[in-house]
Parts: sequence; structure tokens; C-alpha cells
Amino acid sequence: MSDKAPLVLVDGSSYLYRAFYALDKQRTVLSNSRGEPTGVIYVVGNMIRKLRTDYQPRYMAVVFDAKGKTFRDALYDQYKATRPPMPDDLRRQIAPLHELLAAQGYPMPVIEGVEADDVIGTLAREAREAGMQVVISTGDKDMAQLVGEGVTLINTMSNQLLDRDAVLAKFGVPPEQIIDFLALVGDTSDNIPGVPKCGPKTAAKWLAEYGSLDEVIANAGSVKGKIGESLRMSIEHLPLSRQLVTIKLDVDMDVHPQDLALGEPDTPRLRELLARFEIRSWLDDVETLAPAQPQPAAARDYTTILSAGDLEGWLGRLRAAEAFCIDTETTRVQYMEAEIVGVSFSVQPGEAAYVPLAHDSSAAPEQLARDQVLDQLRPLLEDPQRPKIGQNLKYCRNVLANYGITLNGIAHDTMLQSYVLDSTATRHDLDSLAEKYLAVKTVHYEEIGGKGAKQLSFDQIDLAQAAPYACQDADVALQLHRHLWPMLQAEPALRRVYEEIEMPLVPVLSRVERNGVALDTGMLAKQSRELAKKMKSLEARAYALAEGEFNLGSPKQIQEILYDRLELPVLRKTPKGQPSTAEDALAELAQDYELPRVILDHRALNKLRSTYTEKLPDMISPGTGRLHTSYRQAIASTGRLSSNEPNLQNIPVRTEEGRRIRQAFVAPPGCLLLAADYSQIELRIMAHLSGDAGLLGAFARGQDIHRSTAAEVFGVELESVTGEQRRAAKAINFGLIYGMSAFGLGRQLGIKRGEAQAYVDLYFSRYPGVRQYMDRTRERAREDGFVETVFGRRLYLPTINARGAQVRAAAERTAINAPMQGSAADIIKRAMIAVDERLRREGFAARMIMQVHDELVFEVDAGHERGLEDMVREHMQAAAQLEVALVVDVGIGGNWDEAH
DNA sequence: CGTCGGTCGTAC
DNA sequence: GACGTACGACCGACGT
Repeated sequence: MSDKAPLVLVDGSSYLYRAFYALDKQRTVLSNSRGEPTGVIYVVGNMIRKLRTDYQPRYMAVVFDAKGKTFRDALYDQYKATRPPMPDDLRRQIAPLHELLAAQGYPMPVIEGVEADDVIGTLAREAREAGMQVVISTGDKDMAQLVGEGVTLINTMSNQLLDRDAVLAKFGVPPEQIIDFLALVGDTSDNIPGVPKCGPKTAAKWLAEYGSLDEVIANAGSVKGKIGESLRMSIEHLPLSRQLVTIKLDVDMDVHPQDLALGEPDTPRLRELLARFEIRSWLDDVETLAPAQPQPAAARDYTTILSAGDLEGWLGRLRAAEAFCIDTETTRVQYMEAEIVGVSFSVQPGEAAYVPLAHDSSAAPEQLARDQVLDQLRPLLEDPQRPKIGQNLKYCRNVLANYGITLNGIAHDTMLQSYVLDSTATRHDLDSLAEKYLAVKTVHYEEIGGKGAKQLSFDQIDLAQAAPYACQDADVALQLHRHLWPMLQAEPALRRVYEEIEMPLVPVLSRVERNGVALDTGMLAKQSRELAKKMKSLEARAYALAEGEFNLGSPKQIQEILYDRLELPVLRKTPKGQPSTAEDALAELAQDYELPRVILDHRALNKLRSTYTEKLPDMISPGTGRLHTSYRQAIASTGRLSSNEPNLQNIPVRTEEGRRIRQAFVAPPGCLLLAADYSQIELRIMAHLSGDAGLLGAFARGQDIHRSTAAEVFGVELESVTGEQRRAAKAINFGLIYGMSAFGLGRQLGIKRGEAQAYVDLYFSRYPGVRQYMDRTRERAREDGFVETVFGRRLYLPTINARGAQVRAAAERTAINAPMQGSAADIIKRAMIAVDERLRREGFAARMIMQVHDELVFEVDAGHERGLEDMVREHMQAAAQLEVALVVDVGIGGNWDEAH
């Protein structure tokens, strides 16, 4: 395999039109502030930029049609005769685009009287003869005739790669028959006549049957039906059509591939042009737009394994290694549906191997058989004594499990190393870590696979790009491990969080995810219909009240209706100063007006329907018929897990209608659901951390903590606490956990700030330990720049000493909250590890299926629930030794709602 | 069209 | 402005 940088030839003319009409169709008019159109410049420029990053070519050319008549016009006076004149808005962008490309240093050969196709055809032929690889970037299907050994097409707008196999798949004929094919089909845009009624299918059929256009013509007599007649009528002009669609490979010109080295950018000119077009986003890479740098191939040794012998060699290296780094490439992110496309390994920084297993045949040569290779790898992968290193090994474990392989010996995960070292880093993905810790700019997936709707799955990526990418992943992960692991070892507390909590949790979460949860889709469908009906009637009522239709889902339109048209009083504003249409504002208005109430009701129902009843059934995995969430272990700065696709940690519970959704989370026949949740875990942690005697005492006596708080704050007996008092105390307790101010508490309770402040003062006088703890925590945070959990997990607070009072106050609130939220997270993670261990070791007829911050949910075979309950409670309570006991409430039922 | 910020609402 | 941590739907502005 040659990874030499190719010659990239860009069919500029075809992109001009395509870009213009794509934008036009979307009615998108991009222009600068002077009203000069810039859309085509932007789009075409972007495509060329992308090509340059993708292929890193040393030689490249952007080719445009030259002015004036060509040989085709001489052959056929109707050539391109039906083409409408070039739209003015397009014409005005051509010269500026040329200037821009020239300033960027792109060679732009223009040959008088020769179309871009023919220039490209000739350059491609010459380059091939000189042994260069050629990539032609075009949106024009005619160019498919140029495809062959060493020549591929890429449509940069659709990200479609056309090699020989792809041409065959797309047109039904191989590249060498494309000319005949085009002659038969004709081309309306160039006004080239073909055979009327003959489309691509017929043309391909005839060519398959007769072999060539000449043979088709020779056998025209034997083609039956109307289409045969049509063919016979066309015979006369077909040779001309063929001539017209044939791209010339022998144009006489004095530009040759060797002349197409990318030039130096004219930086001042480039700045000027970009400023004129107002394309600010490209200004950044003006500096970096040097001609293709020689590969920073800093002694990288990446190999692609295509033979049994090579595989055997690498298996030997893996067996001999103390530990190895592994990465899997797959067809998709959803682990239950993902298929393995290839596996990469590294045992030594700078060295890696990729074993392609299931790339499209058009993207790779003969590959080793997936099942056979996986079977050869199995003993290594399943051996717990062989340590594995990787980035996000939970995913790796999940996809290997799809092939019946259990990844054991999960020793180090660089994502989790990064997370434990600094949970506040915004990203813990491999690319970000490489840049941050190794100062290495990796190739990002988007660069080889594209992005958005037209992103390619890994199996569609050409091996020439896929293999180095996959090798890089394994190599960089190993390098990161060598960098981050010593950093962790230097911090014993963090090392323990990593070794005793995060790493052991990986296989546990993998099992929870793969277990999944059963859903009663019939129930959800019924609820969905009922919700739709209710929403319909609320909608009608809203239109009547507003005296006109509007979008009930648009805060902006609601704002206009309520505050502009109906002139209701503005009670609250959004952070951006707009009158708020949020829940609490509308709820207040709803006391005096009907419309806000209707909007609120509609919104509540719409939320349930659009987020839950309509979406959850679609996310069921076809393989298992169950719902499989994905837990993210390196997202929440406090140490919590998060859940997505779908998020099972925000399933409604507060309202009756919401609880119906929980009822659809069911135990399959013969099973029950068991839900175990920590009672008031964060307040217990606060009691522990603060050591406040009053709080500890209340917990020790097993009192209802909100009631007991109310009794203290309002100075009444426990028995005589009113509902209102308890509600206020509960708000205070939550407020404490969140670092709430008197203002916030007042708003929460609907009382004045002064009154709320009085409650807070009273609270702190009754629980002086809590106040001391809060003060101490803020102080520690200011001194250390971080706070920590009971188990030593750290959360950095870079803004704790910020000048801005608001920024600082926010950091202080986080400082207060994080030790409580984070310790709770540590505790339940420890419980999960312990419970999972027991489940597996003792063969409980039960599976852990969900975690919701302070709650674990299990599916258990009916009859085994009592044993499970005892075991789960035991380990959840024993997960931490605090000054207060941990209390676990357990519920059992046929569905999640019942289990509460 | 695709992306992304703003707003809203669900959970703990 | 004022309550911490998340995920995600929807809208609408804008061209990463």
C-alpha cells in the first residue's frame, strides 16, 4: 500500500454550479455587508480546504473552464446550447474566487479553448505515467470514465468516493464503459443527445449484453419494442455523442503534473480578500496555510495486517507484552448495534498495527476473516491476567461482547485517567487529550469520515486512510497512558479513586448497559395517543384565547402573544432580558389569566409526548427488544454518571401523568423489578462532613429530616410541624446542598428575601456545625483551588478567586455542592461494584439494569427478590463508613413505578 | 440545508 | 443575577 500523497485535481467549474444551485435551492443568500454575493466563494473554498487537509497533497490544481469555443463546439453547434446563461450572482463570484485561490497558492492551469474536464483528463494520464496517485474531485459523473488503477474520484459535496467498484455499483458499468454509457444516455445539461427513452438501466443492460457501443449499434436490429425503434433512430448521431462525452487525455499544453506544487500563500493578500468577503472563520488558518508540511512522521511505524502470517507475528508481540493497548473500529456508536470493522493494537509508543476485518470491498483489498481473527484474539482478550489499556474500554468491551467475547483484564483507561485527574476538563476524548498532554494533533474522525448527515461509517472509509487512523488511536492511547498514569501515581488519593472506583466500575457499567430494560410499548403508544388528543383540545383553546393561531412550542411567539398582544404584566425575565415564558412566570400569570394556564398544560403534555412516549419505543434495540442506555463515566464534574441515548435518569416521577411513563418500564414475565435508593444521602453526607451534632442526632434517631429541621427552625415540637413548615424546611435543606442564597430560597418558597434570610439565619443558629462547614469549605477551596469528596475525588474551581463577584459566587456554590454530590456518586459507584461482584460470584437470578444517581434498579426472577434485597441493602449501606448510617429504601413491583 | 445557541423542562 | 449536576426537545438565527 502506498501512502504517498496524491496529486489532487479539482474540477472547479463543476463545483461552481453545484454550489450555486445548492444554495439557491435552499434560498440561502450568503453575502457580505456590502451585499456582494459570497456563498459560492465560501462553499467552494471550504471544499478545497477540506481536500487539502484530507489528502495533504504536495501537488494540487484547481481547474476551471477556459473562455472561448472548444473543439466540442466545433463538432456540434448545439453543444451546451440549452444551457441558460450564467446567473449574475454566480458570475460576480468567479473572479474573486480565482483571486482567493491564487492567494492561497493553488495552481490554477487555464488552457485557452479547453474545458476543465480535458485538462484534468490529460493531467491525470500524465501523472499516472509518472507513477503518481491521482484524486480527482468533481461533482460531474462524466469523469467516472477516468477512474482506474491509481485514479479515484471524490465528490467533495456529497463525500462520495468513486473507485472502480463504486463506479460499477453506481452506474452498472465499469469505468471503461462509461463513455459508451454516457453516449447512450445522453446529457440534457450539455445538450448531448442519447437514445431517447434510454436511461442508465437500459444503457447498462445493453452494454452488459453487447460489450460496447459499436456492438450495440451493430445489433440494433435485434432490440425489440419501442426502445429498439428509438435506438435505431439514434444510430446516426451516436458516434458524435460518443465523441462529445469523451474526455481528452492528450491535450497539448505546457502545464504538467510536476508544475502543480502548492505555492506559498500570499498572506497579506489573503487577509485582505477574507476581510473583503467577511469570511472570518478562515482567518485563523491563514498562518497555518503553509504548503503541505512533510508528514510529522516522527518515527511512526504503523502497519496494516492483511495476511495470516502478519497476524501471527503481531499475536506473538501481544503475548510477549506486559500489557497492550487496544482499540476497536466499528460501524456505529450505538454499542448494541455496532459491528466490528477492525481492531488496532499497540505495545510500544510510535508503533501500532491495524487489522481490517470488515471494510467495504471497495474500501479495502482482501481482508482477514473477522470471525476467525476474533477467535484467534479471544484467548488474549478474555485472559484477565493480560492487562489491557485503552481509551473508553467500556465501548470496546460492549462491542466485543456482540461477538461473544468478554474483554477481561481492563487495566487502564485513558479517558478515566484524564477524568480523575481533572473532572472539570470539558473533554476527555482522545483527540483533546493528545493535544493537551502530548501536544500532538491527531487526525480527527471528521477529517476522514466527514460529518453531519453524510458522515461515512468506518467500514466505508478507504483503508489508506482508515488504517493510519486506527493505528494512531491505539498508539496515542498508549502514549497517553504512559503520560497520565505517572501523574495519577503521584497523587495517592486520586490514584485510589481511579483504581478502586472508576476502573472496576467499567465492566459493571458495561454489563448494566447490555442488560437493558424491558419496555411496554403498547402502554406508551396508548398514552401517546391520549396525550395527542388532549394537546389538540388545549391548542384549540389557546388559539381562541389568543384570537389567532401561533406555535405553542415557540417561546418567542408565546412571548409576543402574551406580552405584546395581550399586554400581560412582565413578572420575570430571561437571562438575556426578554420577558420570560418559563414555568414559574406563566404559573403566576395563570392565577389571573387563562391562556398562560393553557400554555403550561400544553407544554407539560408535549414534553411527555415528545421526549418520552414518542421517543423511547424508537430506541429499543432490535437485537434484544430492550432499551439500552449508555452511561457516560467522564462527563459530570462531580463524579456522577450521566445517561444518554436514551437518558434514563430523567424519567418523570413527580406527576401522575409522568408516572405512567415509569409504569411502562416493566419486568418481563416471571420477573420483578427491585429498586433500591439511598434515603437523603446528600444530607447525610452533609451531616458527616460538617459533624454538626444536631443533624447527626436527627439522623441517628431516624427522624424525618425535613420535619426535624422544621421543628428546629420554627421552634416547635416534631409532632406539631405543619405541612407548610415541613415544605419550607425541605426547601432550606435542598438549598443548602445547592449553595442557595436567601434570594433563591425566597423565590422558591414565594416569600420575601428578608423572610427567607430569617429562616436561613435561624437554621444556622440551630445547626452551627453546618455553617462552619460551609465557611471552611469555601476557605479550603480558595486556598487549594479544589474541593474533594469523602473518597478523595477532586473538583477544581479555577474561578473561586475570580474578580467578578458573580463568577466567584457560582464557584462557591459549586464548592459547597460538589463534595456532597460527589461523595454520593462515589458511594453508589462503590456499591455497584460490590453488588455486581456478589451477583456474579453467587449466581443470583438477578441483573442490575439501571442507576439513577441514588438509586439502583434490578430485574430479578420472581421468588428471588428477598435474597436480592438483603444483599443489595447490605452492600449499599456498607459502601461508606460515615458518622451517620446510610439508609436504603427498597421497593419491588411489576414495573418501575410500583417498585417505588 | 446543517449547526448551534437560547429556552424550556425532566431527573436527582 | 440570585440553586448544584446532567440530557434533550424545539425553535430560530446564521454560515464554525
